[in-house]
Amino acid sequence: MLDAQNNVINASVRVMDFTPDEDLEELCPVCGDKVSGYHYGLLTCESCKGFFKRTVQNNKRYTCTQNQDCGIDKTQRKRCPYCRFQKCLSVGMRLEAVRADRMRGGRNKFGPMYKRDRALKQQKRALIRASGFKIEPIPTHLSTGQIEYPLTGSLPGLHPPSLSSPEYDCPPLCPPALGIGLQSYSSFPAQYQYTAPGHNRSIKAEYTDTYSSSPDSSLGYPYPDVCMPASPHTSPMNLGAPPLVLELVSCDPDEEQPVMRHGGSDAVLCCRVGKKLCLFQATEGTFQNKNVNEKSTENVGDQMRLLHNCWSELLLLDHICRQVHHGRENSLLLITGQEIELSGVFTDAGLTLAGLVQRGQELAKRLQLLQVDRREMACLKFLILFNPNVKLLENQQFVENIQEQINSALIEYTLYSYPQCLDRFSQLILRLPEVRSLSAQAEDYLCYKHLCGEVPCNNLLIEMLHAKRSTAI
DNA sequence: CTAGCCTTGACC
DNA sequence: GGTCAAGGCTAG
Repeated sequence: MLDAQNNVINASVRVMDFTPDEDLEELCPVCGDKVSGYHYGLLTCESCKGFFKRTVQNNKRYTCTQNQDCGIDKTQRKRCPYCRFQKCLSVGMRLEAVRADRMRGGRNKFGPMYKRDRALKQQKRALIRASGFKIEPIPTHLSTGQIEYPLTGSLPGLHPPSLSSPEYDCPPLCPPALGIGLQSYSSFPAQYQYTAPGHNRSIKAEYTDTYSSSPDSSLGYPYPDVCMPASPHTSPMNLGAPPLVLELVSCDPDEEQPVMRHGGSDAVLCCRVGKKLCLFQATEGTFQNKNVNEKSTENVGDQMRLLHNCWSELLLLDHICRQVHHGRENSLLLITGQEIELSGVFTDAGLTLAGLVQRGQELAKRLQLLQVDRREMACLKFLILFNPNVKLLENQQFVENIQEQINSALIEYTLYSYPQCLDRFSQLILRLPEVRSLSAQAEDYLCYKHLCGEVPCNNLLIEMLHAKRSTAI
C-alpha cells in the first residue's frame, strides 16, 4: 500500500501521459465487443452503434421471448433485440443523439461531453497507473441484470464511465447499468421511453433540445463541496458522488456522532474501537457479492487481523478529523467533548506527548488547508482499514480488491469534485504514511506508559496493543 | 437484420 | 486540413 502511495507522488506530473487510442481498448458496455468510438453518448462498438441507430430511426418494436433479462454479449447480441435495446438504454445510449432529420456529418451537442469525458478518463487512467493498480475487464458474458459491476460505476475496467457517470444521481451501490438506466429514463421525455409491445408508446427520436433541459449541466460535475468545517451533518449527502464513496460515508460509524458526550474517556475509546468493528458489518454488505469469484472477509479472523493492524491509525485519524472540524489552532477538542488549551498541554505534558500533539496539529492543519471533505475522510479511513499487506490474511485478494475499489472511487471523486486540483488524490493519500508514522509513535508512547505502570493492563488500548504486536506485520 | 466500411460535415 | 461522430451502403 505504501508503495502504491509513493507511486502516486508523481501522479500529477504524469497525469497527461497517455495514448489517445486507449479509449478504443475499452469494451462496449452493451455487448463487450471492441469499442470503435463515441456513439450516441458513450463509447460503444460499431455493431451496437448500428443497431441503436436502426432501432431508433426505424421506430422498431421488439419483443422478448424470455423474461426480458437475456444476456447480451458479443456472441448472443443478435438473439434478443428487445433486451439488447434495453441494455443500450440502460448503459446510457442517448436516443436524442439519433438525428430526426438524418443529416449527415457535422457535430452535435455531445461533442464537449465526449471531449471532457475523454480528458477525465485519461486523467483517471494516469492516476490509476501511477498508483500501480490493476485495470481489469469486466465480465461481459453476464447479462445486464447479472453483471457484478465493480462498485465505482465507471472505473476501469471497471466500467467505462459513459457520459452519464459524472452525473451520478443513482442510489448508492445501485449497479451502474440500473442507475444510469433509471437516470436515462427519468431524464427522457415520455416519447423516448421504450416499452414492451402492447404499450402504444412511440420511441421516435425528435432532435430537439428536449434531451438537455440544460445541456451544460452535463458538462459540470455536481458533487457538492462538503468541506469538513462547514456543518458536515446537515449538508445534502445523497447526490453527486461515486456510489462507493457515498456508501463508505454511510458506513462510517463516526458519521453519526460529531462529538462524543460520554463521560469517561476510556469508555469513550472502548466505544470508538467497538465502532470500528462495526465497520466490517456495515461494509460487508457493500463489498459482498460484488466480486463474483471472491470470498469476503466474513471470517472473523481476517476482520480482527485488519483491525489489530489499524486501530491506532483509525483512532488517530478520528482525533485529527476532530481537530480539523474544531478548526482552532490554540486548543484541542478531546473525544469527550472537552476543549483544552494547547499551551497547557505543552507545559504539563512530557516532551514525548507534547511532540505527538504537535505533530498531530501539523497534520490537522495540512488537512484543513486541503479542505478535505467528509467523503474523502471516509475513504481514507477505509483505506487504512482494508490493508492487504496485513500478514496472515486468509482472503488477501479480497482485501486488495476492496482497496483498489476504494482508491478508484476516491480518484474519481476527487477528479470530478475538484477538477482544478489534479493532484488532490495524491495529496490525500500522502497523508496516510504520516498517519501511520504518527500512530506508531503514539503506540510506542502508550507502550512506554504501560511499562511505567501508568496505564492498567486491562485497558482496552493495551489489549489492542498486545494483539497487534503479537501479530505484527 | 447485422455489422463492417464508407461518406459527410461541423468543429478544432 | 484533420478529426470524428453522425448517417449511408451493402455483402452476407
